[in-house]
Amino acid sequence: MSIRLPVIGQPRLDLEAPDVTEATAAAALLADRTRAAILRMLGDGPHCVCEMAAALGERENNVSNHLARLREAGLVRAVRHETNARFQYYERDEAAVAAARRALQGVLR
Amino acid sequence: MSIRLPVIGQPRLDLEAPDVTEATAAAALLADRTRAAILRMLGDGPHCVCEMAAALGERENNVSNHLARLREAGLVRAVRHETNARFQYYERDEAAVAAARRALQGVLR
DNA sequence: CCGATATCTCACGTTCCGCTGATATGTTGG
DNA sequence: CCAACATATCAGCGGAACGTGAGATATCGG
Repeated sequence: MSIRLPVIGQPRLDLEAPDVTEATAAAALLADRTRAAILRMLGDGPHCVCEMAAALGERENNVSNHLARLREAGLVRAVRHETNARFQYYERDEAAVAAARRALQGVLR
Repeated sequence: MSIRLPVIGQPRLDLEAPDVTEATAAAALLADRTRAAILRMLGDGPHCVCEMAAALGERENNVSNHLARLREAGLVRAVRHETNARFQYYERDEAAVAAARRALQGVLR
């Protein structure tokens, strides 16, 4: 059960820092309860702001704020409802979500 | 290319909030550049604090601070070097890392 | 034993982030 | 047309997080 430690007495200096910019950007978006829940709920299909706000017990402007963050990151898109244009329905951009998932897996793999 | 929007004019009220506590906890740890790079570097094997600090261009007490966060979360373990006990070698807890990966995938899946 | 090394801990200051409240825009229904 | 609704935007506030500096502990080399 013991790990294999280097036998050298001196630390390695050839170790180079990995590029984790994409992963940290994705993680920062997922680090908030509201945004993470939004992304999870949108995984089952599109939802409007008031639906998700009610489910989360959050104010609608707050949810709208978080959706703006996700939209700027390219993870979600907004589409007006066809018959009732008051509702903004949000859907995930599955390609962007997959890229975020790969970036996170690149760190935890 | 158009999404399938609900035909109903009223939003669904039966939508329930998913549990994302594990995912947000994991994401909060990955949201920092230093911690994410540490987890990535430890994926290739154990390293001591000074190695990673040098690779990242960060101070050793700062790296030690982030390692303490990861240790409290159970993602890494500390082991003293056998022949040179000055060095604290850190290794990943692969079971905990896998759990964090699954929690994040549960949101982005 | 003593100085250098490696790591840890923590208080402090600055910065960042999320929530709130107010306001604005657009839409539907009556 | 007007009131209610759905959403968006933003300044401001309070709290959390990050890096720093100082100090402590422990170990190795000479």
